[in-house]
Amino acid sequence: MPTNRDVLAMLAELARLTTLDEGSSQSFKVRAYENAARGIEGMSVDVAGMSLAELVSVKGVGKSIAEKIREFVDTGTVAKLESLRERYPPAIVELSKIPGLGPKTLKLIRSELGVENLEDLQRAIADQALRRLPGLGATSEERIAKAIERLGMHGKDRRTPISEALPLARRLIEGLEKIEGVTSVQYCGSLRRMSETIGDVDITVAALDPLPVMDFVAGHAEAAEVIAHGDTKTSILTRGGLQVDVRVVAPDQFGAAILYFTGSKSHNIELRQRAIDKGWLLNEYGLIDREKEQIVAAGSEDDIYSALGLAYVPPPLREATGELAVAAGAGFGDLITLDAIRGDLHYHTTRSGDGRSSLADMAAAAHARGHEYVAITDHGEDLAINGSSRDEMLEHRAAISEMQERFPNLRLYFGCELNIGPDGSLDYDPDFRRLFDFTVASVHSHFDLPPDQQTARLLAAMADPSVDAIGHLTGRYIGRRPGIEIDLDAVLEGLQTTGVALEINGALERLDASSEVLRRAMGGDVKFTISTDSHHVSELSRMDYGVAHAQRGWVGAGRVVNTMALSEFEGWRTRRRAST
DNA sequence: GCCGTTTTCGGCCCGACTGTTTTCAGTCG
Repeated sequence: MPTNRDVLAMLAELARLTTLDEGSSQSFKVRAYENAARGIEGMSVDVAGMSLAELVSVKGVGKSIAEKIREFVDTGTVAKLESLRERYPPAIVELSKIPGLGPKTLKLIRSELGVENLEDLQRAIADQALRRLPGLGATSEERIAKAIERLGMHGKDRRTPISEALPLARRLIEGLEKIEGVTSVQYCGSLRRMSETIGDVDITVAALDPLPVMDFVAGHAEAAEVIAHGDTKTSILTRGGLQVDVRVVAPDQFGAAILYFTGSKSHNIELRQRAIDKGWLLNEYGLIDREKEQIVAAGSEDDIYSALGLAYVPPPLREATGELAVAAGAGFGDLITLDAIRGDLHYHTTRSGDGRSSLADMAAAAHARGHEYVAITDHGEDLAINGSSRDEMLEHRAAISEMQERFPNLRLYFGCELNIGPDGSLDYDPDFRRLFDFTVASVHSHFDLPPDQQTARLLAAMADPSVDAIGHLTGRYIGRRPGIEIDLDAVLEGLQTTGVALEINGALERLDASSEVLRRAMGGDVKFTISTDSHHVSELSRMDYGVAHAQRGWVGAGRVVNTMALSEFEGWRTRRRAST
């Protein structure tokens, strides 16, 4: 039976293909699919078990979508979706992901130039055919050419953003865990190491009988093609063109298997070398003493590291960049972990145009997660559409302090996500900005300014006494938009001297600042926040990703502001503001 | 395709930006 996640994936694909069909993401049909998904997103009951009448009562779900959901549950497919897939094959969907190439232009080049895939498009660009089409010109043609180049869409080195790969892996795992006889499931590879982009998805399953697992994978709705279907390994290609390998091992070898399949390759080589030094052999079946013909460790990764005289190495660190030396010595005692997090400092409500859960729901969600404090940082007035006027913000402040009474154990801060203008200017005026308990300032536009101007606008923003943190540093969307170019040294120095914290944004599309930047920043004395940038109650789990990503940047808990106890945090903020 | 009615049709968030134009179309958020 499909899970809610499966239904959401189906609706998302309907929305995506309908966008191409209707020529606009603002088509009312597309928005209806998205609204329906939104309605289902927050539900805790399984929609698969709901009747037509019950489905229609879900907000955003009408007769037509309810019928599609029933069709999906009963038959495993939706006729409407199938016909869309025929007209918009994966190669066309791929093209639609190129920035600057919207559905209208895609339709045009398809009908006028016969472009059906990336190769056709590149040929058309080489022939300068795009610039001859109505509404396009040389600039547009060059922009699209550059976008293709930046996406690295050439040939087989195509990588999938983690924001696509991880939800897919989780959907598969939900199903795998339900198979009888399966004791553990873990996604491995670069996905588990929290790489920004993923080549293929590796999933390791512990089960005594591999057969039902193999059959489940080969017959999965996500499988567009079965590449391999063996006794213990099955590989499929999804409709999105992503390869998924699922391997089954015996439960008592699970630790060795996930260690091996998680990699990285060079981390494994170093581990194996240590095993050899001790006269042992390390492979995917275990750590083995060959002479005595004994298994030293195999069941858990912890056991294997421990037998090798090493502290457990969290997966995001396994890149052979010095982690084994630390694991053999002092260990990773200060490394940030999820249980050290006490609050969330970038958090939206429906006060923001793009927020999808109410203040009450967002506060309840933070409380349920065990947070001690949360900064409600809805968008400032400068962000078109999504921002709030002064009056709206003042009303919001009153609403927050009223809400505070309902949550005695959760401190709610009146905050703001300020918008950094092209010249570093911020929303409202200095007096008004002082009203906020906590602010995060972020870049949302003008991504193409030269690096010195980008650096200058960031430095100007952090020099403002009302700014407490810089949000999603570069504004990148992994795999879609590269983000602004900056002079990193200058920015890190600015953060250090002003004491403004650098946000680690846990949204999988962002994971901004990058782990390279974080590691550089750890070299100095920069403070961090790890935030979810939640716009919906379902997004609080981004904290898990934010922390894992921070680990990849070797971020220490002592440097993360939202590990502080409430009073300590308030002291930090007061001192910081006084010093600017 | 959904919703809510002055209840079975008309409205649905819409402004900034860019590149193409001559008053606008397409993309993005």
